[in-house]
Amino acid sequence: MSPITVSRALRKPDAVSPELRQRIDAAVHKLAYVPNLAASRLASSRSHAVGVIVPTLYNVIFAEYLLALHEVFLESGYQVIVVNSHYSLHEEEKAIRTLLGQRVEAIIIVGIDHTPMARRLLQKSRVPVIETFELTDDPIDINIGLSQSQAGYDATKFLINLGHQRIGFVIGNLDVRAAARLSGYRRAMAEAHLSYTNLLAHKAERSSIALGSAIMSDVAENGKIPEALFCSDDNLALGALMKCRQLGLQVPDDVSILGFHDLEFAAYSSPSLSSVAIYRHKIGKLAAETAINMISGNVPPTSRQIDLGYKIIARQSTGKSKL
Amino acid sequence: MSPITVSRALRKPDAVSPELRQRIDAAVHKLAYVPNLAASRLASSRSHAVGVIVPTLYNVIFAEYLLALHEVFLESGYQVIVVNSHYSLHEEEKAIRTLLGQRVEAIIIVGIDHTPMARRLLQKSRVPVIETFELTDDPIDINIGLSQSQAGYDATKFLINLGHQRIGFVIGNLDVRAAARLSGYRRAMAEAHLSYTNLLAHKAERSSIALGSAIMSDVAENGKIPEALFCSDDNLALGALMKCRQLGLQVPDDVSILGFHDLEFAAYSSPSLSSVAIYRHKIGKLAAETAINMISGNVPPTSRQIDLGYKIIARQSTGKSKL
DNA sequence: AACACAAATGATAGCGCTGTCAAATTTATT
DNA sequence: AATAAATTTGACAGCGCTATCATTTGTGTT
Repeated sequence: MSPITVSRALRKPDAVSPELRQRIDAAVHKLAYVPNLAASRLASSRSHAVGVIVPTLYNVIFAEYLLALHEVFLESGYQVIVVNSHYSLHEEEKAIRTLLGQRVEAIIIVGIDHTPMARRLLQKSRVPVIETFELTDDPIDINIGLSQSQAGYDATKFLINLGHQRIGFVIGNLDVRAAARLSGYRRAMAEAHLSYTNLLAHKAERSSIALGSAIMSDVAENGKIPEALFCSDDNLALGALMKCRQLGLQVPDDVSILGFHDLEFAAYSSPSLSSVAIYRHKIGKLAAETAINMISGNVPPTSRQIDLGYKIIARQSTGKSKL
Repeated sequence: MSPITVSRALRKPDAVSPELRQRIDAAVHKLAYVPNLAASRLASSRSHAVGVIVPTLYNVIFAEYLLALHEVFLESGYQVIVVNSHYSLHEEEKAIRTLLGQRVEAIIIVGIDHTPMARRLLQKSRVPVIETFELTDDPIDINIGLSQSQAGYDATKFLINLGHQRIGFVIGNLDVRAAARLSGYRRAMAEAHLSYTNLLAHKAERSSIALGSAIMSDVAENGKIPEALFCSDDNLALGALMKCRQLGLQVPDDVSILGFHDLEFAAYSSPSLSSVAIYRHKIGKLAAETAINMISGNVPPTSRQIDLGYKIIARQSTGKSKL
């Protein structure tokens, strides 16, 4: 039989007679033959692949986001190529080149900040681009996320409304989204005429439970403990929580602790951790669905910006001010 | 100028005169040109890519392992394609097909269990295969890891040597490596003539801090609390630890808790968590280096099996039996 | 000035598939 | 049985690069 028939049998088995298909399957199995995807992609000018850029694989929120993306894309027959930018715009640009080089059919990217060249590459490439986890008024194509700054603002207001005045902010390495939450915190504090000088606890390392614990140590050493701590994510919050116990500080009586992201363990920690839930699974799902729609040439969503919001979840680690 | 000169300028800039190179760079920049990798791979029959298969992206140990792999491979100019098998041998086989289809130049895979077809595909493909995180006497090519069963055995002996007799084992979903640790636990208990019936606390869900907490709840409800708990990983251990506090149980006085993997937070939890360290970064680094060596056609390592061992780290969460 | 030699550039063919359309075969219709 | 229609198979060209080898240009030597 001819090579083209084999090609057909492998791609659309229905178009080939059962007898031939069987013989081909047997041969493929016997030879452990695996088609060369590069040739297929070149000939068909379809990669059946999409690219996803995340800043890190350490953070569970991106693991859950990736899971949602995988679910939708694999279902529709796309391969998902994940590239890690290590929170660096320069690496992100490299990742974009790699993905475009593979002629991915869509790019899903965390964040809205890119190098000017990265933006140009994406725009010139004509592949659908979905920017996620933040909001921007000037998306490349489509933007699905939430206002990190507004979330930071509302979370801080939540603590202020509990009667707290000395509210600290705990933050690890320079993540733009955490920085946006910090700016929301500053805005809320300023509006309430509360000072936040000397209330920023910062250590430029990758955020983790261990780092939260270490930062809490510093906070305790450096004098008066704030009444409340807004941690830029749940790992820091849990670390701080555990260090508090170790230091003999009661949560929330001595200090209220608020996290961010509402990771799975927040509800199960002791005391349970108040946090801000974001809809990372929904972001991933919607991003993938939107991308597939755009690849298929359907009209893009009516709005180029989709705000999925967030929700403050009050649990045991935050309480009314005792002052 | 001719296309071939452009191709050369992009691949080996030194072989082209500075003047031409500059003109080419300018044009590439202006057009936002990105070479088609599929064509390049097809023509050169080199993919400059390696494939990595991990069972999950949720677990930090694989994040750290991936980091090590990336460090070495990117340094040497390889693209790393990561595929997630979701702890399923069937998905692993699919992942192998995908990677071989891309003509990756090496495959690094977590685990030693594969479907018969997966094994055949790997063997027939002639690409170097590194199986990691476990030990086997019959590797496909090279095997770099540790004996999970022996680690489980030694960890259990460690608890026995502290004087404990009722030692429970906490385990989440069916991960073959956790199961191997369980078998080591069983062997150690049997050897010490200790019964372990009703001492297995199991819940078939993805291991997490939340799950550890939930399992500890069950343990507490179901009657007598064991003197010691060997948790099949640190997330379960931390969850159990937090639940103990919530239940008013003192660690380690009322119950000793031992984790596995020595995640970053183990040293910082309160009380700090005893655990078994494994050298995941080293495994990744060595796997990548070995793969690069084999791609280059150098002789493979003298031994096909490399045992990197493990180390029991005693911290505050385990103590001598009070009985 | 003639030559050898090195460095820079170009022409050609082909990597392994698939899109397109044509040919052969089977099935249905009169 | 003859024709039309549907189904199945095949021939051909080309996707966008690069390996190989040939050619041109530049440099140094006698």
